[in-house]
Amino acid sequence: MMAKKRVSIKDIAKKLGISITTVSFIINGKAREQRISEELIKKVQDYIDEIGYKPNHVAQSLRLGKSKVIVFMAEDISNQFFASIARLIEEKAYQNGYKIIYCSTDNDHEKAKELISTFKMRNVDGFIITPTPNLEKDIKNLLDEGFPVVLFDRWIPDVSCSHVIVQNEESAYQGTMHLIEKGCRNLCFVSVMSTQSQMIDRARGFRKAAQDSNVDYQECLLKFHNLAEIEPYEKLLEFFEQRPGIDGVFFATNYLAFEGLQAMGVLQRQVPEKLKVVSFDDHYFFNLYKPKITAIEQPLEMIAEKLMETMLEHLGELDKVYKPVKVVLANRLNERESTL
Amino acid sequence: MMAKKRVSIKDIAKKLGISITTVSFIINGKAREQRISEELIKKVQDYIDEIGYKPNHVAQSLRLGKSKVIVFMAEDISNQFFASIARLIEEKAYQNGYKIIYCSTDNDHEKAKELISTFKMRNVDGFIITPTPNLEKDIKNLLDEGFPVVLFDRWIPDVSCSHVIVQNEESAYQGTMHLIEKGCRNLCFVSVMSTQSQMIDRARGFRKAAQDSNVDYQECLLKFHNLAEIEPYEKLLEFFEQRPGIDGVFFATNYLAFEGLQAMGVLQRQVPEKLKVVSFDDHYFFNLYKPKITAIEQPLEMIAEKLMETMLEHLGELDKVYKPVKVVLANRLNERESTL
DNA sequence: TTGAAAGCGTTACCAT
DNA sequence: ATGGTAACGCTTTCAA
Repeated sequence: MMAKKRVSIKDIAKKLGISITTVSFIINGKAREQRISEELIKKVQDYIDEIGYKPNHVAQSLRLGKSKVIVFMAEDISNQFFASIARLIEEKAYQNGYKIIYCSTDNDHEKAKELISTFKMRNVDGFIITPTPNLEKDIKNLLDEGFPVVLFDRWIPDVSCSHVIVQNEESAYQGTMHLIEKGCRNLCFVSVMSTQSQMIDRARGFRKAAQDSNVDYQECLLKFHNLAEIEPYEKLLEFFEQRPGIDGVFFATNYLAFEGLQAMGVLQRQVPEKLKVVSFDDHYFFNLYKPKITAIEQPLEMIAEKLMETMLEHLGELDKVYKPVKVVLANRLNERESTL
Repeated sequence: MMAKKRVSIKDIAKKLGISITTVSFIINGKAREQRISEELIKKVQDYIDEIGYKPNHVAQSLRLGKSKVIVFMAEDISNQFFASIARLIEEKAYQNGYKIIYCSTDNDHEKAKELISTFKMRNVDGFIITPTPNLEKDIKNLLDEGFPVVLFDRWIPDVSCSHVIVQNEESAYQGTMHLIEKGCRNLCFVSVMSTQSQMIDRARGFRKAAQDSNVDYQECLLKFHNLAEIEPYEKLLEFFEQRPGIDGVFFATNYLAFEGLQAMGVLQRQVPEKLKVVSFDDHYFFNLYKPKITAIEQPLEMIAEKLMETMLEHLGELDKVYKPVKVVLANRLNERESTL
């Protein structure tokens, strides 16, 4: 009924009448190296299989100072983008013997700071982080202490840290150009007020395209989403109601697009006839929506792959000072009905 | 530059010229109990604050046999439902000093089995699991070994294990009745082939409602979603094309509804005029879709709350044999345009 | 009121 | 070829 005490390496040694050391060597594949006799190896291995012995990772972690755990600090793990990345990362982590602990920062510096300090005392081996504002110093500290850190989604200009991001400016430029090519002459960029690098880059790409093409444009910046806040939907409704001339909208993120599209519906602004739409961050539902929404798709699998590849590389170079790896991936513009 | 060695309790003791024990007592709030002098307490605490000492959780875990880690085994962490639960659980776990490791089983028994065994050797304190088929024995083992286990989304009839689920049968019954009340006389239930309790219960509720009302019905069961598989969309297209008489569809899950709705669009079956639709598992996009889709909403916050409440309760009773807690929560039918 | 020391399960150095 | 043992950082019993 009650937990049968787990067998330890000591029990095995006692049972087989040999020393702990020998068992340890055999378990860790150092038997040959130590010239332990084949028959003893076999005997120990058979016994281990028989009783189903599994080494205690906590003890290993204490001894080795490594835990085989990576922490994944997303802005919000329930967000589809982060959840998808989490899933893909999980796969690769497990394949390499690593587990993943997750947490959500809510883009809150204090919370992120606290989480980092919590995980340090758990001997986590590495950090994958979507940095919040003002996290520069904490990231720098982690790096100085020798922790592998890989940032993603956004990065921090002032700190030389590995990161995996996408071509935000380039793709925003391309998406905006697409609107212009389709005939839009009065553009609007909808985004959140934010100092996050990816948002700034997207805005820059938009502006550049509009300016390069000599097209009128304006920007609608919403407060960062916060449950206490008024719905973006309300704001967008008001904004567009007062600006009937707008004929092309670039949404900086899919969440805003969904809210905005609802507003367009209510305002009877037919898409794409009266107003064309492009959104950053493609989504399953952009394909279902009527009309289907043109969107910029981030290469999720590639992001996850590069994240883990970089992390594993750094993990392999523990105690050495590793060179930061900076990956910038291309996106894809999926043209659909909203820009016909 | 390189990792300044982390201070341990030993360093503190040495620095202050007292024993490790004393420091430990003070850190763990047992100073009063041990009648340690106020001034010494203050001295130690001040020093700890000054150097920012944080105890090593791995060492604590090894010593105490508890890790303050809960593992969250979902079917697929990138699925919106599981991701949302993950987020809510995270919140409560962290509030109580627990961290969460996640993993996805893909509903694969072998994978789940392996994951369980992996986590046992990490001293995880508890398991929150969406059980895969054939996992009865493994759950039972966990229970026998004294691990707190809470199942959710579905449960296992043969094992007396705590679980948090929703009223699947009742809500499916209610949703089906809703279709019938709105005039449907030729119903169809779309689901996946599955032995999962929640799917079976939903089917049962559907059937019962149809039979109680003496209404024709049929069922369309798709192979369990698998990337190698043909798209549910194709199957549904074919299925409904051959059955023009169907005037009411109950989708067992939102994923199927989205695929089915696309098929309806192509087949020109106007919703709700020609065919009414209800889906299990409400979704943000059911509100955005045109027409808005009537759906049964699971109480996510409540599920998460009950999950953690139950888990924490069990964690408090470690080493005692705890009574399984069985929670069944009510859902809400959100009536929308698809059943007008 | 404080300290010494055992012990949690491992690994790895040093003997033999 | 194999074994003894210190060490990882902490908690807690027992002794002083």
